[in-house]
Amino acid sequence: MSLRIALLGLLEAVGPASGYDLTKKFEHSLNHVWQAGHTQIYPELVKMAADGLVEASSEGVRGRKIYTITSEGARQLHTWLVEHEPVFVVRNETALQAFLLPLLSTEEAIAVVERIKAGYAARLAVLDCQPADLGQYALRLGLAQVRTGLEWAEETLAALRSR
Amino acid sequence: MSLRIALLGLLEAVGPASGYDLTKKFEHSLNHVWQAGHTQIYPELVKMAADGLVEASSEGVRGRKIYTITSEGARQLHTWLVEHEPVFVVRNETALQAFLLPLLSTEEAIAVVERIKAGYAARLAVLDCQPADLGQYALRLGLAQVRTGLEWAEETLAALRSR
DNA sequence: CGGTACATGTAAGACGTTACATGATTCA
DNA sequence: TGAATCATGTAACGTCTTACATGTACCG
Repeated sequence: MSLRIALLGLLEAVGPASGYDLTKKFEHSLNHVWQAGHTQIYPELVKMAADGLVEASSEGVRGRKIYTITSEGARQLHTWLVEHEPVFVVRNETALQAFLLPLLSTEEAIAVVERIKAGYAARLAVLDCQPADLGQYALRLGLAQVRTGLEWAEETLAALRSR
Repeated sequence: MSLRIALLGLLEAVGPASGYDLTKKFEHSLNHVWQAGHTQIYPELVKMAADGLVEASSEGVRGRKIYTITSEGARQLHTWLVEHEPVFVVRNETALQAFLLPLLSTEEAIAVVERIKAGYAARLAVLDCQPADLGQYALRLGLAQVRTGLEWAEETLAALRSR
């Protein structure tokens, strides 16, 4: 469902696009929100066309297919955006590592948290030089979450070191 | 992989347990880190036993089966905890909603962010009365992330209202 | 004796990843 | 002409959800 919404949202926001274009959008502007590769996107667009949510133009240069959102697609997107209830399904490998830190020695735990900290820092660097055109609100949320992770790593290192 | 790690970690931390016990742990102490229901946990334990990571005792009362982590299981758990590289795969429906907020009218966007804010507040209430025995570090991280989400909602509401 | 919690499972389908496969265009 | 990028797809496999299915023990 969410993949559909993301694709509809991009088509609504940036206008008609190919599967290839949409894949690039996922890599660059949507990557801190949702992830999908072309092997998931191409078949989904075909199904969405079958369901009347998008329309495919005839093939252009290099077999390029341009998809356009339909009014039914726009309607379903709007309904989802306005009515979707927030669900908190968390599946976070880093948090799992953090959960199990007490099973490690202090030295091992410090090394692990150092690595996590470096990961958050790298992530922050990526988000910091991200254009804030569409998705400005989500980018702020993403930045805040990553900074929180970085702070957690610093506090946890301090706690482990004073043990 | 991560489901295995979570199960091995619980068995290592709390000692031998049944699939039912582990399912309850997922519901109560691991729910802000990883999620899995009994329909995923029972078959996974069978596979893990086949792979020599856990051992099942003969059946107890009410068909209860107690699993114990093996030394090979403990070894693989330790290796993962120490060597796992952080990956940032984000698939966050709330962030997707936030990403697409600009497609809504100000009134609609405010209503959506109010709902998200209430969701974060409810989540915070759940985490706040969570025992911090095992998983103390992850709980701190979870709490910090939820508070950050709540702050983001408040700032975003302020920005939308002054528009 | 009836409801709740205990306790385990299977199966279908949706969703996501990785590997494989193909061909066109552009630019150095 | 060779490499990079554009552009699309399939198939196998793994993970996760939902629905179905069954039976035991305890407590009021």
